[in-house]
Amino acid sequence: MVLKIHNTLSGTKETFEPVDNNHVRIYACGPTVYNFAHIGNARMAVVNDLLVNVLRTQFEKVTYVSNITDIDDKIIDAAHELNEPIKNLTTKYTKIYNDDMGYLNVKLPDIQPHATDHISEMIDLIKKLIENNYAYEKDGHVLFHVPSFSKYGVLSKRNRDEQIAGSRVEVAPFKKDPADFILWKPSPDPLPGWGSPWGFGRPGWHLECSAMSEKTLGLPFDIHSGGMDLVFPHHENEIAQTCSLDDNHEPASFAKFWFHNGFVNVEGEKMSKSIGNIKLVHDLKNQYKGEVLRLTLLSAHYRQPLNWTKEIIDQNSKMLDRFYRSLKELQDVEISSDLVSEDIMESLLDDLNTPKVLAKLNTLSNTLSSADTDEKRNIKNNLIAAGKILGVMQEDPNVWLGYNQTSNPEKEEIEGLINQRNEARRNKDFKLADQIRDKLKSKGIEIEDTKNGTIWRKDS
RNA sequence: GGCUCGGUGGCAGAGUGGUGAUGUAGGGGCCUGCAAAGCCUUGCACAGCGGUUCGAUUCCGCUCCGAGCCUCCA
Repeated sequence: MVLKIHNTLSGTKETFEPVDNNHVRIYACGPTVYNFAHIGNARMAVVNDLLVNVLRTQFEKVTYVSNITDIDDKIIDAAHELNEPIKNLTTKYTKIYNDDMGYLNVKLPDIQPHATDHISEMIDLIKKLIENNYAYEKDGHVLFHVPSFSKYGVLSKRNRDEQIAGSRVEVAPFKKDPADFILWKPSPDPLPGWGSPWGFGRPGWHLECSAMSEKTLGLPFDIHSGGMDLVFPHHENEIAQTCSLDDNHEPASFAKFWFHNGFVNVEGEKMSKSIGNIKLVHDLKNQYKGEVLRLTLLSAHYRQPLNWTKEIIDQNSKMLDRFYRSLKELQDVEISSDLVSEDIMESLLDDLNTPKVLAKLNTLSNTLSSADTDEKRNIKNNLIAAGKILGVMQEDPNVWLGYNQTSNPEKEEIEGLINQRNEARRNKDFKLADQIRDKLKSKGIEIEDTKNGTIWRKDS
């Protein structure tokens, strides 16, 4: 079976073939750490985590790099506002980011480089670009001269001439061309910076990813990913920088596949500060389990927009409960394989078609009620194995569903009430029995009368 | 204005040149004292108009509508 992924560079789904079959290398543009991560940041992290999981089913060695941007004007502004040292702020939010993503079962990348640890690499890169006449210095700024790069716009499929007509952005006076972008800019006191041949200053945003991806993975590597909005200008500029270093203007000489995930909207609107509808993972953690959030993020194809609403979260929460109920039903069945069926793998390998995978898992678990032992084993194999790749169904079903709460402080009271109810039922005092059940329900306790007696679960 | 991507059943969301997506909500039923959970069953969706075709939701064109990007942005 082959992995096919959509390549933004070609605009089509392509068969994935690594540069080096023995070592797949992937770089994802990570967060700027000046605030809590929102659900859009999380989608990028979850989708890339999934991609890496899928790659690992096909290739022996995969190295996943995702950076932390810890120097940026937004960070400087936030630190200034909070009157806090930059380093404190970035350390704090880096930790929060990793914790929040961990809550969503996102594994840490193999390498998580920080921009501020790579300033000298960036300076070297700039020197080389100036040497090769792709960049120039003006008033303490160093700029990349976009017209010098013949392939500018191939990724975003933009023609510069068409864009400029509609552009209303005022052009900085030190730019030779309106499209030229900053590689280095001066940091007048008290702004943070580093010494450089062009004076005390700091790097432009696009530069760090060129420096860190080359250093950690080598060129060319296999997949460069990020949110859809990074296509232009961030990735376009990265391509210009990196591909100018050796005068090879082909974007594929940097990364062969360009992988971008779609946006998350909230109640049909784009998340924005002015609307005040930014959904932070930090807050969602208080309301929902990580797997519910993760499954919701995977419920639409990664390139489609995802409309974040209470309804879809509830819907996916129910789906996950159902999967866990199937697993509970299958708890005495031994799995016989830790691989998913070819059918399900095929959908995963088809550009990470998670909605189709979920549909197939549903169809499969719907056969449970009439399944024989072999079929049951097959269902469990697939739920467990697919869950591992998707990053869900990692918990004990009884724990997930709230059964067997042996350490619940109200355990004795709950079981006392259940005994009273069963006594009332034996006496055919159904009015009292129902009152007791309502009382339990108000405590969040759901009871189920089974042929083996009454069981209860804490409804979360 | 330019570029890109979309419009599928109440909602969410895949997919396909001719049969069932799937989930959720709703209807009917089984089970249950009643519930819960589960099971069975039901629903005839592919924006509009043309074209290609024996046949189009699927391909092509146009129209309408929506989203994103056009140097802050996951």
